[in-house]
Amino acid sequence: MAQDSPPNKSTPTNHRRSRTKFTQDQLKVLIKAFDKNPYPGYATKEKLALEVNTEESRIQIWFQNRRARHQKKSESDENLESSQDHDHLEEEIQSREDRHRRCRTNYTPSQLHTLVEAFSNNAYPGFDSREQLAKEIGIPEPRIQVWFQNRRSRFHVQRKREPDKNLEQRQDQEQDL
DNA sequence: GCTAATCTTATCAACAACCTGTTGATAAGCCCATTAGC
Repeated sequence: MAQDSPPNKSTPTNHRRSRTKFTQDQLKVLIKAFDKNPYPGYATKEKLALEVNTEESRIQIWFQNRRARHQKKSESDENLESSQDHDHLEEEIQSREDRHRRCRTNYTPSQLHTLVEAFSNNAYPGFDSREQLAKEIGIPEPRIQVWFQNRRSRFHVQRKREPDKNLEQRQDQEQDL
């Protein structure tokens, strides 16, 4: 059965990915892009990744973290800058055009079998395990990470629903008697 | 202490079949998510 709790800190295979250290030059590029559009689409993130010589997944995480830290500030700024509505409108249009998502990954039955088996052994694989799986089935590691996130989430939802289902079954049985 | 990495939860959206369920991708997180490396 899948491990249904966050990873054990003492488990050696559950290492995190090593921290990315962005240089000042890289940060300059990223901050400029963020100020222009805090919700870049996949194409823009890919372009930025090339420009600052890192992986697209690192760009995605950087934007997520930056939004989390700057959401509050930008909301209050927006109230002060109501005179700049026109500029905001143009940016909004541009950002809407740039919201194309990454293409869906289509897993083959064999790839899914490997993933499901891995999930049943450990629902919280560390970076090394994810990399190993990625190599094994030929899918990028960030996609593996998302697959596990979705699988855990749906696993938790299913588990929450199960008691209700059991209760319904019991009620049905009682009615039959 | 700052911030990259990771987590859960909710939602969007593509896809297979024809309206809806499944599932990959993305966003938010409010006593402003938590964890952990530097």
